[in-house]
Amino acid sequence: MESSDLKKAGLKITLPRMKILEFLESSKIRHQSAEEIYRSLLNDGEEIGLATVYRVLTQFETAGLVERHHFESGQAVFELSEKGHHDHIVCVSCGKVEEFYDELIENRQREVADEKGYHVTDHSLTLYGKCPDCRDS
Amino acid sequence: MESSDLKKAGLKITLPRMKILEFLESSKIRHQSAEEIYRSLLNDGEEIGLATVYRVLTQFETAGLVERHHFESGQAVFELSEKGHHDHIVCVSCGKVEEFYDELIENRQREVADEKGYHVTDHSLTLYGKCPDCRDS
DNA sequence: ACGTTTATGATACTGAGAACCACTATCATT
DNA sequence: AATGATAGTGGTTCTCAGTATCATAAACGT
Repeated sequence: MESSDLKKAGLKITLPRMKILEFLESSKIRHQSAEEIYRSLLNDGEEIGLATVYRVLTQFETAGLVERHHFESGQAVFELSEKGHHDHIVCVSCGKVEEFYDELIENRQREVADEKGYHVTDHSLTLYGKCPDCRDS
Repeated sequence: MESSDLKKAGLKITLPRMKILEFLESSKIRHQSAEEIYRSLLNDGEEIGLATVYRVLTQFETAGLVERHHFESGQAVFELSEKGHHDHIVCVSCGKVEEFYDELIENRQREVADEKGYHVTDHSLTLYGKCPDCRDS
């Protein structure tokens, strides 16, 4: 399952790449930083270098296996791009990340860019707010 | 003009703060990094420290005089918040930044968040693409 | 003008991420 | 299955944006 994903992406099958992919696929947390992924793998008893984690995640991103997001935390977080495109809503209290997709917003973005003569290659939309659980705090 | 802005923001009137505000108000480039602002002030013959530029920009941001944006370049850029809210479209080739405001998108964002039970405090929407001048390159 | 308080700026520090490089693993070929 | 060319690994160093420290200097109420 995993190894075929790697081959499709034109990447050689190596232990670190397998481990990282497996970890991302099995983790309940969808959005994690390179450091967090690294720590988790170490805790799982894997021998892996931080540099490798950064390198592999960048390769995965280039291959389209993974998406990198820059929320306001400063450090990038990565998520498996198994789902289609979506945007994010981040809780400013607890840091929870939810995903959403809105056809109307997507289309309007393209229109706005077209009006200005731009050819959009990418966009990032992130909403920040308090999630239901954090509304009182 | 400028000093009253500072007083309103609850900030003491100091030379560095004046210089930075004046620079931002007179610069034709609306979106600049702390380092760029620092360099420009040095070139203008001002004596100012990089630490002060960072410090003052953060104070300005807190006071609402300035907005900080994290585009994909890695370093933050600052802009005077004289205009109302708006989003950005960034050229991936030349780095040019344009602004836009779309009522439809704004409203829809609020609706999407409401549906999920979030109270939105902020959002960031940035489109990336090629501007008309860079379409061929 | 004076003295307290706050700001400045040179420098050291931090933390995320990339670069380097000697060593190791992968895999096509034999 | 052994080989060797190629690509990957991981420890470490480096870079770069931004922050903390602290001795000095400027701001402003009295």
